[in-house]
Amino acid sequence: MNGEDPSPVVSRPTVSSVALLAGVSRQTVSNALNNPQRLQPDTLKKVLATIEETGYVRSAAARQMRTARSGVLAYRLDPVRDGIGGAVLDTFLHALSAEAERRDYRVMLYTADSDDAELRQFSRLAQAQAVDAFILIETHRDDVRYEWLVEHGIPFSVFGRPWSSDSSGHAHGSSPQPAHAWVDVDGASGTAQATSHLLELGHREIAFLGWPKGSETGDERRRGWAETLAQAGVGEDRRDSLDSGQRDGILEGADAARRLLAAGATAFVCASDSLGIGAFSAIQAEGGKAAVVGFDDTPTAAALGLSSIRQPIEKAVSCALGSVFAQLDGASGASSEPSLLLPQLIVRASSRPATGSPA
Amino acid sequence: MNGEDPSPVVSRPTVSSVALLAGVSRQTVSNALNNPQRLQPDTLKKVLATIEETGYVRSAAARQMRTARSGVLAYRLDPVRDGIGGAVLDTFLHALSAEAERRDYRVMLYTADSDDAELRQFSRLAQAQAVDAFILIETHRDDVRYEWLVEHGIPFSVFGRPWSSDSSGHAHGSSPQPAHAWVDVDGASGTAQATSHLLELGHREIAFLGWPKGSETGDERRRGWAETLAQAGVGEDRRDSLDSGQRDGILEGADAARRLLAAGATAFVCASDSLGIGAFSAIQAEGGKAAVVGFDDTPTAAALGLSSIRQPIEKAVSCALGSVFAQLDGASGASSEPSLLLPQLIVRASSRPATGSPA
DNA sequence: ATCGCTCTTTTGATCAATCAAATCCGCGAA
DNA sequence: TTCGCGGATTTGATTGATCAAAAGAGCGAT
Repeated sequence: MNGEDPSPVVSRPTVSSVALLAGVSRQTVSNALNNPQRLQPDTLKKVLATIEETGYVRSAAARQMRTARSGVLAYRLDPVRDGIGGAVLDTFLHALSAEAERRDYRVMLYTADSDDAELRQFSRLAQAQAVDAFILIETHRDDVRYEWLVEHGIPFSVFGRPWSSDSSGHAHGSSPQPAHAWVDVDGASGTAQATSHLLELGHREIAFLGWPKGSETGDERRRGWAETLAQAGVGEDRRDSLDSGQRDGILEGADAARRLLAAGATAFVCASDSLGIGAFSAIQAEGGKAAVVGFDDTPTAAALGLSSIRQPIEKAVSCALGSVFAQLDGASGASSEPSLLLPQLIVRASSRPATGSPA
Repeated sequence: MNGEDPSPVVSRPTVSSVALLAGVSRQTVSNALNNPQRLQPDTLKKVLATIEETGYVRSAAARQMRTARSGVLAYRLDPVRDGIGGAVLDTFLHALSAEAERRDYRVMLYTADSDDAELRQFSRLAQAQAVDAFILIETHRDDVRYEWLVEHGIPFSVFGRPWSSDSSGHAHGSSPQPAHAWVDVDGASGTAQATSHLLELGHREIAFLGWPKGSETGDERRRGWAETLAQAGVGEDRRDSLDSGQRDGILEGADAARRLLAAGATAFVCASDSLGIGAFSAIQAEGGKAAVVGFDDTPTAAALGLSSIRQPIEKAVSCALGSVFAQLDGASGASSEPSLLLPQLIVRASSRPATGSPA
């Protein structure tokens, strides 16, 4: 175990040192990695063998310097939020990192506590060519970030709709503001699926545990429920009495569920798994058999047997990256097709007849 | 708004272009940023002004190439775990990112689903000089990662104890295996603080809601509770009947709490906030006034008024980075003092006499 | 036998910064 | 007046990989 020779400061292998060993020129080594089809099979094999043997890995810096590509995407990491609610973003980040790796890219984090600070980060990171593109989330009204990035010609993609303050508003004289690239999940479709599912199970008194009105995401989820119920002939008055908007949280969900159960609700569509878990446990505690569907399909929901609506995070990530890479590869403009993905209802015990199923 | 001239492919400013503008040499520009004290105040001011004006930012790649430093730390991002439990790691990651930025460093993510895959990542990232050091978490018995990194001379620091399989075991003939750098939080101290606090409030029947035996972290937290109770004169039999070990989770915590309340418990020390929140809500539901202390001080606990034990994450991050930077700055060996940090009990409504406080 | 064509491989130059060593400059001492 | 000295500034060289263009090799057609 000690014969090789410990470590006489063996300098890292380089294209040149590998080339020397393989008896070819440096460019041939470079080609073996970047344009293998240019080499004769024999040569390629020989070079690759030498690379393997020396454990050579291209220097990120040198490569980056010549190609003006860092192979890095930037993502803003926000401070921790309420436990379960943040799980979706955790999932997103993990999927982003994994998918980026698959494409030989990496994700680098940055933080910022204000839009202004974030713009400064944009400029630092992009100017230093430390990152090639940004992945944005947590969109809000009048987001200044898109405009800045577009103006500076920095590729980016957004998870979340632009929620633009004005889609037809004061034309600025400038170009018709081409929509930037974004991906989002159609929350209304999710709650609509859940509501239909509960209707099919025979429920009529389907309540909605949502968040206080005013949040885009929350209101959209409420809309899916409301519209579906309306189509099923449930009037607005009835709906209003089945509509609860409280802070997100397990205990909040349990409280609201108890209240609505007393008011006659037999099923619940929820804006989050936190609320869903709360409702589910309240129902179980009372020995009732009302049905519940949560939102986001967190691991906890899966573990408890709570039906939930799964956002296609992997697909969202893949869309976002697709758009970013299209921008990087020069196909400017045409590539950025916004896409609204459909979530999927995962049915579990919490919304299945407890006793034998009706075939 | 349109007079300047749109963008005639203004190439990014470089040291040379800035130097030209400022009427100095490129090295002087470089010095202005890296060794300002070498320049005459006037020159410095002039150069900095030009830098400001041109918006010049050093190219990360070129810098990295010459200095053999990337200014990047690597951190493994794991798949999402159960909601609230993961909050500590979220906090850790955010703190890590923020603290790294403060020191002009960045955090880059990678993924790996096995130790083997992780070693491959180590070698890729380090060989390419894409990262300068690794920050490890989630230690486990017989972790092969430390050894690999030490052997390859790659700086790293660990959040979590080495939990070495043998601290006195078979000496390998090689050097006395100098402990690597690590930081961790003393979980036993946390539960001990909680238990003492509850004893002071007059409780005697203090139960422990922990995880199944076998996890290092969990067992350690149990130990703090058990030892403190033992010192207070609570016998082993009594303790055993107050010791509950179930899966982590809010509902699990509620169930266990109900069971132990029935058995006479008047207070709860918990291994996590999930368990704590569950217990707290079960107590409230029954109108009781048993006291509860959670663990990890998650935002949810704070919102609910649950007393909890806060891990000094910021300090842990700062220790870990301190160690890593010491390694990077050549001070090899002496720098890596392992440190065991003390958590802090945060007292909230859940463990305070409901009625008027005594003094 | 030579030219021209394609396919493979090699050489020269470059990316943007920093290190190392060489100049420059002013000033007091010989 | 000249030399020496120390601090400020500049020049030369280098880092590792890649692009662009040149050189070499093989082969059929003139």
